[in-house]
Amino acid sequence: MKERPITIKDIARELNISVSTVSRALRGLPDVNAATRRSVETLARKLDYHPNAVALSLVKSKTYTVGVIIPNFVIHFYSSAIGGIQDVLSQAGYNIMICQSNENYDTEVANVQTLLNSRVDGLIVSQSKETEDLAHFSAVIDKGVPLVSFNRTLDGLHASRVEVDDYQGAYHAVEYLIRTGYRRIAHIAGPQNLQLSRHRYQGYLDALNSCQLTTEDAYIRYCDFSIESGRKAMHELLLLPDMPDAVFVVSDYPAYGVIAELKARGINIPDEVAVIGFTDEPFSSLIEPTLTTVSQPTYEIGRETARLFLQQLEDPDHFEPQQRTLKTELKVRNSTQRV
Amino acid sequence: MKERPITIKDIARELNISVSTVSRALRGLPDVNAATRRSVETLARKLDYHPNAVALSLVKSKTYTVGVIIPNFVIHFYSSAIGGIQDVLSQAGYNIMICQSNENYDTEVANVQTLLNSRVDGLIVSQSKETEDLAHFSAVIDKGVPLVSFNRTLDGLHASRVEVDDYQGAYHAVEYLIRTGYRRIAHIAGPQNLQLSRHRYQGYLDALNSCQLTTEDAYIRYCDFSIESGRKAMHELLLLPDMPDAVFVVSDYPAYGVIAELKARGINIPDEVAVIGFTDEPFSSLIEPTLTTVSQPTYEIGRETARLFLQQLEDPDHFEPQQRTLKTELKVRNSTQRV
DNA sequence: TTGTAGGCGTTATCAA
DNA sequence: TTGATAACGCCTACAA
Repeated sequence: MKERPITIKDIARELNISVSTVSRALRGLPDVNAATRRSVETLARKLDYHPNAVALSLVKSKTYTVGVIIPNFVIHFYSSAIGGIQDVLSQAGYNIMICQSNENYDTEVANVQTLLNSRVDGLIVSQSKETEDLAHFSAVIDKGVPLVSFNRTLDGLHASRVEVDDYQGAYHAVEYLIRTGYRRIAHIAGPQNLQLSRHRYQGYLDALNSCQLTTEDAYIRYCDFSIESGRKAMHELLLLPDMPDAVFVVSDYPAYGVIAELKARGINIPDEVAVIGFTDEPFSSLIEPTLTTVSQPTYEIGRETARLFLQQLEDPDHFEPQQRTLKTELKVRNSTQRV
Repeated sequence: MKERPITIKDIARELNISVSTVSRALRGLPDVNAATRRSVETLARKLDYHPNAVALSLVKSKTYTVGVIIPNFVIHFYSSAIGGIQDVLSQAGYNIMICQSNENYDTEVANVQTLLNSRVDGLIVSQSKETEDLAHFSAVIDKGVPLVSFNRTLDGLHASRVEVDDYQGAYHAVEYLIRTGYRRIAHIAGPQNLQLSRHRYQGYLDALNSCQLTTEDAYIRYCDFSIESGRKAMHELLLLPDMPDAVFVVSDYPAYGVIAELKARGINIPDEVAVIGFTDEPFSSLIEPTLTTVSQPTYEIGRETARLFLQQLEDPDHFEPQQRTLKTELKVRNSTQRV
């Protein structure tokens, strides 16, 4: 049933010439008789010959495949970024092999090994929320395999990275809240092992400080990016004697949970409590009230990541780790806009 | 910088034995001296040896990689299904290589070729909305390469497929509308080259007929699964002299557009117009009003697809195309629930 | 312009 | 129990 694909051997035999000639003809190298070339091309087309990429990879020690590790691709941020990665990479002739860590450290470590065994030409990664030890990534770099991280970037490693200005984004968001009249501003922060969480947290703190507003420990809660964890954090905040009048949430998903909790309790958004998220997931403009959020150029993040990656791949000799920081934009919507 | 990975040759040389012995020892074959085996294993671990999957693929004519082609992975349905596919496949030792057709026929054709060149062990696909000619897929089957389709399944091909009962799902949804008291029920249908669109359409028609309700051509509109196209279709329906009092939409995304349009016009949902979608995307329970919809087991669809695929892959001799039809479930929410 | 030989990393076959 | 040798499909010298 399953017939062996056509090889250059088949063509060579049929034409009574050597495989090297066929190889040369097919690759359009000079030094091959025009007539020979034509007959080879004709037969190749007729037999529907396609070069075996596996064999090619073996001789070239290059698979034209790049491994991508992300926490999860049901999150729009990641699927969109991957779209950008894929568009740039496929145009350059590369395929991608995607692994999900499912936010799990052990899975992530296993993913790295799997991809390395497949001899991918390099890795593009966004770490899991659990990951603290980066040894599995630095081992990759030590092997001389190109690696670039995006979004949840790898701090302290000798590798390129693409991120947004989390600090500025957070700062502006909170500053805007203050300007709009909110005073008791809480923060639902992300896992603190992630740089992005720390930066957004710091932006929040500095914005408050710059306006002489005190920061209260009780106003800081943590979540893990899930809707449910955001809802839980909001629930706790509502128990406070002096309830906040605004919440800056580390990401949109938990912000959805915040909105759900507030609505369930009949608390008006934004009159009683304002909410700001981060990322601008598509649903943020559909939810009720529409969510004010710090928008990230997700697709462009992917493209830029891929570009940095290609740059390193194609000129590994003068490689110097680069850091790209893309701009965010505050999208003001109804969750903060008092009417 | 980039050092060559360790090979069995390196191990053989260092130990002064032949590569075949090393190979055997590493694979745990019998007929190898216990002491030899131990020294090989020790050295392999010490050198951090990992077999080159590319070389293995070449000799085995098997890459342990399966190609997946989907329209788009920012749609939750697909990213979730892929999660299921990946979980089942990776447990069986397979990697996946994902391509997006971006709903474009030419891209889809190119994807097939790319994947075939990479010598994937098989294909799992969901066709683009544009695709009418299935020749590129039947060519795959003719080559003896396992192929299974899901969701947007390939009608008429000798291949396994996994779908939900679109007809029943639609029928029940519309029947429910009628039972609830709606009478002028419109349908925003999907591209008619897709079987799923036709089945949902037919379910709609039959449900109306079974209740002696007339079906009016003016009540049938088309969309392409985008939010915008749903909005546009609703806009047209509102122009009718006898506006519908309910709309059954082929999918959730265009249903979001329908809701947006109705809200923009100040038309009450569900009192003036009820809306039902299909799929149950996560947003559907967050949007306001929450969307009544025909829920699909997206993750399970992926798992089942992968299982069917593995079955064929592991026993290609007794392969018979199979068709799995999973159940849907009507999720009643506020977009149809008169209060 | 074309062919031969060797190699990429591994397995399989056969002989020792 | 181990070692040559050929093979997977292709490319790269080098030789003719």
